[in-house]
Amino acid sequence: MIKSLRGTKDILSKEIILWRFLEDTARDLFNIYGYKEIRTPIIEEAALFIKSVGPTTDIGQKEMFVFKDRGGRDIALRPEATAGVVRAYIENILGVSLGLSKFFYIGAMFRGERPQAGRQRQFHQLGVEAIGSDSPFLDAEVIALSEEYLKSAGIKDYRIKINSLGCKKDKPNITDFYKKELKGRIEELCPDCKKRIERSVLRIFDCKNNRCRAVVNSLTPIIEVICLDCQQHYKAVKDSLSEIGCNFIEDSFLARGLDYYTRTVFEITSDSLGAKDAIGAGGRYDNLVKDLGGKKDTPAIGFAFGIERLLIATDEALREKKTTSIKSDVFIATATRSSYNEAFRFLKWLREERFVSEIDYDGRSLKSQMRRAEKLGARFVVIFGEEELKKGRVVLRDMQKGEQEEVELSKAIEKIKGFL
RNA sequence: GUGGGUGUAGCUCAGCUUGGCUUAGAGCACUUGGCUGUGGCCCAAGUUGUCGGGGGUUCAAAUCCCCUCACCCACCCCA
Repeated sequence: MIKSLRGTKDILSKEIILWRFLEDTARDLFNIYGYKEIRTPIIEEAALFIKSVGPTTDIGQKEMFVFKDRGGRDIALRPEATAGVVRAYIENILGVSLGLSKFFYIGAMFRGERPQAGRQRQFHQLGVEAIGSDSPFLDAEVIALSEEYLKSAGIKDYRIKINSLGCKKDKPNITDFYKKELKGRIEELCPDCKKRIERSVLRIFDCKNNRCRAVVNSLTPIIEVICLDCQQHYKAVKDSLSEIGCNFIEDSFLARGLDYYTRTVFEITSDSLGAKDAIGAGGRYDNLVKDLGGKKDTPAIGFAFGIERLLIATDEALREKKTTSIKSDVFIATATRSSYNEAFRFLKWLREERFVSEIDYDGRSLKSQMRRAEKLGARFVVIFGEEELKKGRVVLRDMQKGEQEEVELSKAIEKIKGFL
């Protein structure tokens, strides 16, 4: 038997209701904030992601699904959305027609990781990208929007952590600074972190090892290492966030994993996911547009939420409410095979009147048809019986009240309308 | 990629330690009937399994051994 690939999942109709709720909530809210939906291809040239995400990151190195097309080009399934959106922005010269361009997207991403709770190979993200301004107010808007979304989506117990990673010039200084600091205390670090000093110092900041954490907490905060401009920018972001009442926490050692991030970065965690897992994250990427071939400096910022992770974090009550399937209005039961033609014609009328209606196709006993009607949650059952049909009538049963009456077939729909 | 756990009916699981009392079970679900044309409760009967897959040990394996696959959890990494 062929089964779904490792790390992929069927999303069944029961869960779809909750999915659509999260998606619709995003569409509505993002529209209000002026973000327009964009849909970019799932496949792109692999080089796009290697350039954007960084050739030394795990994503760039081993987690991407890459294959060769017939022309021998390296094609990748997108591991994240920002690179594609930026590519589309450049390629369609959207900066010229729109100026500051605000996009949102919802879609599937792919990473060849080993699956576990809240982590799949095909997973889904929804997020926004605002391209074309370095204003700290835009940072504040984007962060506030992410909080607003969490509220609208009924996510509780979230934490928004923010920090600044400095600009392009600051980045080498930061790594040099911490490399030097940590080399001096290398013996206090766990074996993994010892290796990380050369490979990716900043990763040490989110090591879970207690001793490593103690070392990290005693280090100079990143914001004290970055340039004055960036410090002021960061302060302006915080001031603006406080002004609009956004609940954020400063995390001096928050460092994101993707290479393109500059200046403001943030991460949203939820207690319902356990200690580490983030449900969403984002930040500035002031150099990415140019690095991907844009003509001029185009600062930008965005965020993304993992839909599967949002799902885990959704409130229990909400989840129950949103996973009950849509109920039928009317179920048609036939007492005899001979009444099927009449019944089908009636079913079609019902549906033309936009009633959610069903019928039994397999000639089961009336009892089992009634059971099915019950299971579908039908408010009414219209029973086509031989005797009644001779008089041009049917039995209309109100399942809620447990009462029924004989009515003329032609009047049955009017009757039902009166109740629904 | 590394470590741990689990795989028995559609679902949740018992049985596995101490191989044969299981011709593989229970509950739920499903179908049918009790109500010869009527749901939700109740009662009864019935259907459903390559005991994840392959190999081995044995007179005999769901039960023991080896390999493999899948899922889950943690690490790694990330949304």
